[in-house]
Amino acid sequence: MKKILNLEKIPIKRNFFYQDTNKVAKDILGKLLIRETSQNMFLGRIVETEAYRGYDDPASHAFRGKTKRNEIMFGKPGVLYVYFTYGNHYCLNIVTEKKGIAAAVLIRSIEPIQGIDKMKKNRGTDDLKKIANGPGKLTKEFQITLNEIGLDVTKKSSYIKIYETNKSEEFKIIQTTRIGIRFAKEFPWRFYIQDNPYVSKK
DNA sequence: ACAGCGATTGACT
DNA sequence: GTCAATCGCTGTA
Repeated sequence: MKKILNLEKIPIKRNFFYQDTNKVAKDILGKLLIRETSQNMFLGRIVETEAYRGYDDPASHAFRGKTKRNEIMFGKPGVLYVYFTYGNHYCLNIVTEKKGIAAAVLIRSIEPIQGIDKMKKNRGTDDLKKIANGPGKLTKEFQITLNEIGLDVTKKSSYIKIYETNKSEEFKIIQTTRIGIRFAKEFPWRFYIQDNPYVSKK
């Protein structure tokens, strides 16, 4: 017996990603991340993010200027920036701010909503709370690798998209410091939904 | 060419 | 709480 899900999905406009990266990181909480192909459908609610800005943020990959890896951060807002780290994990970001300005929002945690059986398989666990409560976990669950770099989440034809929904419950947002960085540890550029059980860390 | 290390995770004490 | 895994990117030469 499966519960019928009837979330309203409202396409997001590119304008949203032109804004300041911290505003995008905050306002994207509660929105829906979806991967939809003929094979699979994964749907989750974004519950934890971090902002990274190349121009004033020593923790950003783009702080020292453009390189082959980070050049997509300088490009069009609303497209995916994915990087590989620690020899093991991929991390998913969405580019923000206008072209020429390097900035992106790291999606750290997702609350699984739909496609959960396959999500569990991808992650090798039945524990719902551990499926996507971390940046490396959610990319494994959503099967996101470097192949997804440059996908435009505002485009209809894209198989990874962001939707707004008016069915989201009310929530409070906590703003705090980012995780796992060496520089700019004191910048309060991490955001998460208060008391949400799918957030990676309090 | 090469040394150092990372926007992490999972296993272990 | 601690720590190893693992490899591509980056800065320096």
